[in-house]
Amino acid sequence: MRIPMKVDYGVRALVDLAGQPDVHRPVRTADIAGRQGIPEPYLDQVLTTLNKFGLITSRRGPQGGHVLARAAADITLDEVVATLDGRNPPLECIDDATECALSGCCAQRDIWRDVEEAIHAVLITTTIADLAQRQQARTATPLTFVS
Amino acid sequence: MRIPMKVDYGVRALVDLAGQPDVHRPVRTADIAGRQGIPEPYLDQVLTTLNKFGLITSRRGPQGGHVLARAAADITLDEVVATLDGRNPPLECIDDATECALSGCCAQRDIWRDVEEAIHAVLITTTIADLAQRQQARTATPLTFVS
DNA sequence: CGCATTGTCGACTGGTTAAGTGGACTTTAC
DNA sequence: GTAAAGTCCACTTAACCAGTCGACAATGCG
Repeated sequence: MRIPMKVDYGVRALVDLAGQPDVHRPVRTADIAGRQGIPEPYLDQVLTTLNKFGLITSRRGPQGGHVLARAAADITLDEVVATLDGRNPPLECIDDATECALSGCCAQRDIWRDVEEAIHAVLITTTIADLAQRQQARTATPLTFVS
Repeated sequence: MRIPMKVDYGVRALVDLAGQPDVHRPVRTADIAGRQGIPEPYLDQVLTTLNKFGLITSRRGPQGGHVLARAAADITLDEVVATLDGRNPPLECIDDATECALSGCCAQRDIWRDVEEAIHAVLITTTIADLAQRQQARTATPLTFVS
């Protein structure tokens, strides 16, 4: 029932990329890590897998870095989770009905599946662009209303 | 994004108790473990915490065992999850806003909270009695339609 | 009272996740 | 062509989870 750090970091990084003024200029790992407060070597690994699965494209060498491979509006959170969390069902028996068969096709399998679908529903309707937009709206008007 | 085994085992055990013909007769750990296909020593720990938090009452000695402490219809899945999963939020920053404050109150916190609430909504509307009822309805008509 | 039965508690093991470290490889700039 | 800037990749460490085992405590029965 816990969201892996990988996923949180990956989403944060993608939102960071989407929020860049020039979307085509590569952003370095260290910059993202600094802005988002993520341990850099770990973010390194996360970005590598995001690159491997085609969510971002990375270039090495000077002026290298990472850019979004697609439009931010085309990247759903669900896809990010599936990429980084390795498409695990919340419980083995949900996809693999062999275990449950013994105890008479248990009733709670339905419930866990409901939970899974509820999560899915939230994640599939949210894109990186949505988050980036919210983020900007929030940082644009910081404390103006308070004082 | 995974449901801990503890939780699944705990729910299974509670449903098992709710499905007993005489609800007041204690059921031994070994019996539940055998019926539900749960490693007995581990189920032991789970039942101990369920007892400690008042979801079941346990009696030792001969003719000892476990019984539901309340009516099955009063025990929501949400409560079971909270008890066994130690009331962890899916991500630290959701309850603890100190971390996120630096990166400008990140937008994805809302999303993770939405996910949490979606899960909550499913779990709070389901009781052990619901599951036990489904279970009985399912085992009552086992393979009659097949042959 | 003594003993068998059964729950309770703590230490221990193996696997997975979150990180940190160091080095290889690639591209750009000079 | 060489050096520096950057990603990529393999190995190690610490913490946590799932599961096991053995000692202890309470209860009931003869």
